[in-house]
Amino acid sequence: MNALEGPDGKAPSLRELARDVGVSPTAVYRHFPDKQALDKALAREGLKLLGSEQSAAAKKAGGGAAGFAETGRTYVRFALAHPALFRLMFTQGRPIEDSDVPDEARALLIANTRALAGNPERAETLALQAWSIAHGIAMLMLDGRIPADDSLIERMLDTDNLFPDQGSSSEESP
Amino acid sequence: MNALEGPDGKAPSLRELARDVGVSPTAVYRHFPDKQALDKALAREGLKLLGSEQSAAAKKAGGGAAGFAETGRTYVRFALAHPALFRLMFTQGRPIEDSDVPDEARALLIANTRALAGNPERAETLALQAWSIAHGIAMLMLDGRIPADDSLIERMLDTDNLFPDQGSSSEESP
DNA sequence: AGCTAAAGTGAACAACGTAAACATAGAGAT
DNA sequence: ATCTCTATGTTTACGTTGTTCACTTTAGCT
Repeated sequence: MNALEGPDGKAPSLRELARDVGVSPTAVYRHFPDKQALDKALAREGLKLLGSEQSAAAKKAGGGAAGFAETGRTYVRFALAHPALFRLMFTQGRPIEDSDVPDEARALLIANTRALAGNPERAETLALQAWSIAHGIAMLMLDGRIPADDSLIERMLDTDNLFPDQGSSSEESP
Repeated sequence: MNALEGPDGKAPSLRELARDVGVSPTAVYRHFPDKQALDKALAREGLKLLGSEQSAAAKKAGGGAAGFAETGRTYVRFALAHPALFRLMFTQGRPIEDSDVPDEARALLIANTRALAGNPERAETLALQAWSIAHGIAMLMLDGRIPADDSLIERMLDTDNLFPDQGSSSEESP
């Protein structure tokens, strides 16, 4: 994991990863057919970690719209905390097959948007929009286009602000 | 430009670019200090092109909220049309300095959000949110996480849907 | 023509992903 | 205890990449 940490956000080389583990570069090929497969495996770990962090955050925020907003903020914070890993998770040549991904994150997203939007088609659009905003913020911050400021994350991912018609803070106190 | 086109979305190597121009790899170093500088120059070209396409699209749509929505769709379509170039434009090690960028796109974005939101602070947040959505959609589609479907772009970047409080379609027929 | 500055060249280096041939260690069966 | 098979490792080597260095070529000016 060493080569994947650090704030540099640079993609780790196969040889560097092998060095970290204390093994020759070609030994990797006993376990993975090629570098892309290695990356895929690492990406899967990352997705699992992100998913668990997100559901923990949602739970802590008490679920509902507030919890939904927290999953978004957690997404962005995760990207900033693990730049290289985050890039690896999404910048793969071809997407990870659905079956490969224990996608806690996606399930959470769908459940949340179903709850927020009445109409199921609207819910799907809402899900993709929510994902896109979080992903866009994450990417723009990683690439230095937008200040990687925690308060900015807060402000941009404010559900009351973003989806004012979907009724959010009102459901906590019925 | 040859190595930057094509649907593969792969980053072009310095040597490949040199080959395309019909020159030895080291000749490049007479014009750019290193590969990053070359990339930066190409990125600048890309940003200029994107900006002009966006303002053309906004004009054709008749300006206003409809024009704003079009700039977003144009952003995403540009990314899909020039995957490698688009990645180059944003995935640079360090961001392009503001002074370097003749940022027609950014100016357009700010003007548009100023017009949509009354409050200037709200306008800035709105601008960043709009950019993030468009960028997120573009990235997720480029990475195959979301179907690169034109009608989906349309649906996700529908301002009436996205920012219902900011009053959009009503200003066309006063 | 001759000088100078700009632009291009080829050879070489370290690092990368990967392939091929060979080595070793441990488990199970005899 | 030995033999054998399989899993895992190593060394060496190839082609590609970004980059440096020492040269050569080209173009423009006087």
